[in-house]
Amino acid sequence: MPVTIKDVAKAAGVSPSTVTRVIQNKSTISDETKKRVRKAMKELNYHPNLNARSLVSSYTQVIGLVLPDDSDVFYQNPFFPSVLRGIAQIASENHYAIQIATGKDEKERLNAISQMVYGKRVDGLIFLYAQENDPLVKLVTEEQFPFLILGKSLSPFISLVDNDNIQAGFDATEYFIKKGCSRIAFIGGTKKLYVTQDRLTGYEQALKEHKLSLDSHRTFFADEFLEEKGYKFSKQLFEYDPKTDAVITTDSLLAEGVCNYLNEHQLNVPVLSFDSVNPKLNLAAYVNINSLALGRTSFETILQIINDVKENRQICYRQVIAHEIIEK
Amino acid sequence: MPVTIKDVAKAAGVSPSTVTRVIQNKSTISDETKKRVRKAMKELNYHPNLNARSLVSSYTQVIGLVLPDDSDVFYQNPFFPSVLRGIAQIASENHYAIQIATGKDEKERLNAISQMVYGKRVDGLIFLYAQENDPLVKLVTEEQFPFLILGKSLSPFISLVDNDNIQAGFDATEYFIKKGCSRIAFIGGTKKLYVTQDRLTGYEQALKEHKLSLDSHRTFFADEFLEEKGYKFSKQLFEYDPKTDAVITTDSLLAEGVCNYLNEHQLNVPVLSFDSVNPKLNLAAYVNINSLALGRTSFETILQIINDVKENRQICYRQVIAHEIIEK
DNA sequence: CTGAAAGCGCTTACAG
DNA sequence: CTGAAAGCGCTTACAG
Repeated sequence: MPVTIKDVAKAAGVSPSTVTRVIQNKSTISDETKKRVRKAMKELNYHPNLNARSLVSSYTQVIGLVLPDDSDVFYQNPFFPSVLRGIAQIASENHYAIQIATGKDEKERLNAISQMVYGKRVDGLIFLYAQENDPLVKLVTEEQFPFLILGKSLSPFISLVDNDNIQAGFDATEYFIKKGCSRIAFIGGTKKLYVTQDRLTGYEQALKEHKLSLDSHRTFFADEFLEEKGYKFSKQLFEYDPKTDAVITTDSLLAEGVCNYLNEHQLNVPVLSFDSVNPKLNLAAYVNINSLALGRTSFETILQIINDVKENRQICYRQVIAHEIIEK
Repeated sequence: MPVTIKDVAKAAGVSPSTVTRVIQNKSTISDETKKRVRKAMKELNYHPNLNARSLVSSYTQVIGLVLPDDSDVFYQNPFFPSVLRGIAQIASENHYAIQIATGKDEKERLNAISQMVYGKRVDGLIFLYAQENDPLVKLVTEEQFPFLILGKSLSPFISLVDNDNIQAGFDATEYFIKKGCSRIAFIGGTKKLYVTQDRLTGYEQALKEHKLSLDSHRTFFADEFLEEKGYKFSKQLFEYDPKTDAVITTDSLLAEGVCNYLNEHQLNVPVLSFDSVNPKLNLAAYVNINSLALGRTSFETILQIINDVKENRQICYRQVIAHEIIEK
């Protein structure tokens, strides 16, 4: 039989409600009583039943993380573990637990978060991916359930934490322009993702601003098999223009494919890739998107949102996490 | 106000207990009543409060995942996301949710799992790392709480899911021996991990069996900065014996360091690495440890254990996941 | 400063 | 085949 609050109350010679107040460290309880109750809790190795607590107080101290599809490239790149670490750090500091929602398709994930939201298992949700008209996002919006997106969203009133990917794409491109490059290629992931679109936009803006011509033969987008595509696109690229003098990739896997091609063909063309951590390739530079900060800020922000909702404030947060270009 | 079981009962003209029975799909309820109740649930968009359910039924349909330290190399290599995917697949199939426990040190993680276990927030725990005399393992053992280790343990009565790493080390070494190599080096991660120890043991056994001498100058172990160490150790290795004719590494980061060294020095020595997925390096071969299966089997096994404990059976499971050597 | 009572939303015997 | 009652372990007003 597990120890309940009644056992503690009996042992300390007080009522259960007093024990609750001691746990909440209410100032109305005398120090002497607090001491006695705490001693009893320790001696009996008391731990509150969190389900009971959540049932009555209707908060859980749990945050849900919505992950993209199983199959997603997401898991393959260092972004995910890094963001997770950031999230876990702040969660731990605030004594929050983390629950995760995955599933092989949208239906499964919708089920998972329905359980969390309607089942009152979490206080808020962080979406680790962004998609327009996402039915999961629709659900939490309608329920006015606290959530935020780690990434971009077109809806103007959704809280989010993200890099300025347009600026980052601009900076990356300008980095090469300032080095004197003028035939700069852009090899990105799927255009379905805003990250890709935005970085491309930045790339285009930089070219324009520096009076360089846009050439659609220099841009490529891979939906899958990023490494192979990186290789294949490089081939196409250099067949089209052997004088290509710089390559920007949006993902470290793509960068690997590109670098492999360049190595094999002994081409000495600088590559710059977006990546979060641990850039291992022979790159000229990379864009540090600071995924640890993305994770940390996401968690800090969701805690604020939960508080806001509780106090009937409706604030939309838009947190921009700085990126930086690191030369190697 | 959220919809409760009473609302459903009222709408369907039955008692709350009947609604519960319909949810549990008990055969004692008439089809006609079931139909009526289900209709009411749907119309009212009823979702049970899982905290209330857990409070009385004392099961949660949640499994806890214990992750190693924040800073651990763990997150850097593809093993983690891959295992997680396997776990998430089976969890989803069984309508289980996943909660994770991390923390920057042992104390934080102990806190996290105490909350889960004592707070009755999970039905069982999967440890994603193994360490001897782990206080967390001690806690769950003492509490007779369902758990298993994904990895090795010396304690004979702990359930676990793992590769046969001794055999895998043996196979990797024999692979090179059969190719005619005789000066085979072993570059591993920290000796604190059983994986490293076991793979080393297999390496040594293979050498012995093939009458090749053991030479401690050919073995290296890195506690951190795996890639740099891989590079540094390669340097030492080839200074010691320029005729080294094969290298085995236990980790893809180490392998990268090694490959970098070999490339730079134009050495054409075959490298074999342990790795789970997506081996991108220019390796001669790699050992597929099948981390997806590790994840899937872990989850299936913890479900069995939970059932066993409920029915007062105490069974210790030892699941071996096959590895295979893949030539490139 | 503290206690007694009511209740959170379920499920589980018990009874019919 | 179904309902009324009791209870899971907490917390929250209310009262003093």
